[in-house]
Amino acid sequence: MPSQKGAKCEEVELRRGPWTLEEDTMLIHYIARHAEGRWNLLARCSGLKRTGKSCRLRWLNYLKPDLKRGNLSPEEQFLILELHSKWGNRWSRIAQYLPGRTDNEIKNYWRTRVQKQARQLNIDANSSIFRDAVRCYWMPRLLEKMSLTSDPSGTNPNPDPPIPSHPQQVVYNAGSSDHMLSPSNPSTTCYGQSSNSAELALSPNYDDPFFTYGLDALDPATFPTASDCGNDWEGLWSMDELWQARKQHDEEGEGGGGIFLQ
DNA sequence: AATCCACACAACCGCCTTGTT
DNA sequence: CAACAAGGCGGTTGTGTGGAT
Repeated sequence: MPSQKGAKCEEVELRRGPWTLEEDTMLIHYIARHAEGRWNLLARCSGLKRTGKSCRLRWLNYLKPDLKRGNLSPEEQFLILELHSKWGNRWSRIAQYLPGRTDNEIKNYWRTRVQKQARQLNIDANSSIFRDAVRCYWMPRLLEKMSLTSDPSGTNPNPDPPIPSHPQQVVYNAGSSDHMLSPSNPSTTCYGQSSNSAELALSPNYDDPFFTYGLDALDPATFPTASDCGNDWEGLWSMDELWQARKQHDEEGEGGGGIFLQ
């Protein structure tokens, strides 16, 4: 049994598994005194029988004070879908655009919600078909939901979660007829109107630092409303619709147009 | 009431990158 | 320049929980 005395330089039996309240407290207090970073040193000196990696993960994913808890807002979900379509599984990079959310949280969201949909459709989540389905159905639904949750009438049963304010902020003009997002400041994500909506209808302009979508060309009115959906994922995406859409896509062939734009 | 199952999320693992000596 | 350590990242696994049967 190694003694606690001089544990700095000794091998200690490392703990694994869920963190206890006591461990959390120790970690919080140590970081309050010494700041975060130098995780291996922290692990040795704090008295925690954890690896530096484990301490870092616990702090970043759970204990850090500015973390948001609770469900992702439609705005956040929209951003995740958008950024993932651009960057793929670059979770930490995506997380930079969702203040208070961790890469782990976003990764879990993607795996449990988004990949599940792909699995159920028998589609590869990274396939173009699935990406198009996300753009054609899922994202408009989120936009719709975003407009509902910002309903000024106050009839919305789910009050708005805080909108990300840094480094980017999504602003949705709920009252506008063209269903576009507009910038309110230089760091705002802009889903603006395209001069060539046919071309940009479903294609992000990746040259734009805030990658503009021509969402005006996507008329949410043509999609069933959220309330029309069954008990599918958050009422945003009906499996029947997607099967129908996929069938249509298959029948018309890869270059045949239809709802899945190439 | 018991069991099963799916889901959400916390935590771990291994690899890669970066910084330091 | 090489070797090493630390940190970061993405993939994967383990576990608690709630709903369905």
